[in-house]
Amino acid sequence: MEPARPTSRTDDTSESRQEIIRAAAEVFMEFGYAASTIDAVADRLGATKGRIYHYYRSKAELYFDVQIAAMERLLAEIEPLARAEGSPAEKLRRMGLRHTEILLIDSATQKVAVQGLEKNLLAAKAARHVKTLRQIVRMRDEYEQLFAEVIDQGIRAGVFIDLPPRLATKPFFGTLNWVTVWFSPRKLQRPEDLTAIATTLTDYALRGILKEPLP
Amino acid sequence: MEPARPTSRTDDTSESRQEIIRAAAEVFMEFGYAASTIDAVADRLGATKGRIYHYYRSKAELYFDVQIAAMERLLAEIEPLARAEGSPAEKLRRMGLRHTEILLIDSATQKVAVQGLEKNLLAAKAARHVKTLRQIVRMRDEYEQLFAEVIDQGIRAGVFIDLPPRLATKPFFGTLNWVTVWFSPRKLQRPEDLTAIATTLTDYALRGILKEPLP
DNA sequence: TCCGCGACATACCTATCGGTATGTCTTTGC
DNA sequence: GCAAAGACATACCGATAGGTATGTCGCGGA
Repeated sequence: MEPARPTSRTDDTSESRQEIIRAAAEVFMEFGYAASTIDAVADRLGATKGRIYHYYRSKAELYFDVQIAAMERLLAEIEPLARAEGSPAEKLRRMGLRHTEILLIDSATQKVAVQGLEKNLLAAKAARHVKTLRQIVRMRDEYEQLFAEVIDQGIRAGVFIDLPPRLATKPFFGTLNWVTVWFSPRKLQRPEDLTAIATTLTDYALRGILKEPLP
Repeated sequence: MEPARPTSRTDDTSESRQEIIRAAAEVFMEFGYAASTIDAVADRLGATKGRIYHYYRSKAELYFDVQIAAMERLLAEIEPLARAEGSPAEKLRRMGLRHTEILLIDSATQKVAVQGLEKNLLAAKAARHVKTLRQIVRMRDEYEQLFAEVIDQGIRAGVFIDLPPRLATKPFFGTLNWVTVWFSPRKLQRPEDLTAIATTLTDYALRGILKEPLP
């Protein structure tokens, strides 16, 4: 009768929704938000519009759900690492490494989230989605904060370069996130290959932020 | 009668075209390719479609011209620096610094070019624009090559980290290019502020690529 | 067994937007 | 000074795609 669970999605993993999110992520990644059609997402599912509009009320809502799914995974995986024991440099390394691995493994969903495509477009015409938009921004901010805090610890300890933490996160994330731009998932990349790329990038980012090089 | 100068644009600076390119860059940057309308570009010019279609035969052609304009500026400014005298580290620093400054100064046009938005979209439906697309890819490649060569010199000299040059350019550009994602041109940024940001990012990228830190 | 609802498919409506055809005014060459 | 072309504006067409209204089928409960 009505779309199930309008905006709530906490622990709602109705399986069918997950499939839709995954298909939508691939299409959004390939064409961008505006150029992606609901029909294209449905095609990829071997279904029709009806299935999607049964769960989502609009294209924008679907797009937001992809973003939220991506951020939830990042937060769930990185937060424990941020709260773990270890020196700032060690912690930051583990966080950056895992962060990059997730970008590579989950590349469709993450590419959409990381590059924040069409943010402005949506901000323009979606006065109705302000609330969801705020939620996403808050999640992004919270995520960046995890890194900013560890970086702050490193700066205080005198082992990181002297910059405002929030500014220091920019080139750090830039080194890592740029992978979503140049990396294209080839025919069966082995997990080791992905880890190798992630390691190279993380080491690079760490050298940029450390005062003295790694031993 | 017919659109002036279909695809040639060498030294064609008909002033009106330049205005169109600038307006188009702003709109494309704000909304992405697919979500941008020709009418929106015309509005920003205080004109109508007619003016744009007098110079361009399609939206895609206009989009490509923005990309080409951006790459031409980068190539024109960076190539002399790449051919100049100096140690690899010094040269790479000057190149990265100027590169980032251009991204910040010319942010609308460069953001469109750097993020390569909708590349896949165009590749999909634009079998007719293959030639122009190849030209843009070639320019990008040529540009990356300028950096790859200097990096290669540094690697051979033993002062840069040991990586394939083409791979080493990735995190280097990532650090710098990511600025197009997080930087938003506020109300009158002073040139010094932009240079300060560019310097911070370039230093970061250089620490990542150097074996030993700067003296 | 039958009712009802969830989970879709089908058919359809409609606004938007790329592109075109044509008109108008201005400039330039002779 | 006048014809032709350049530089646009105006009016219009047609396809695409977001959204809706409605139908169908299967399953679980009373």
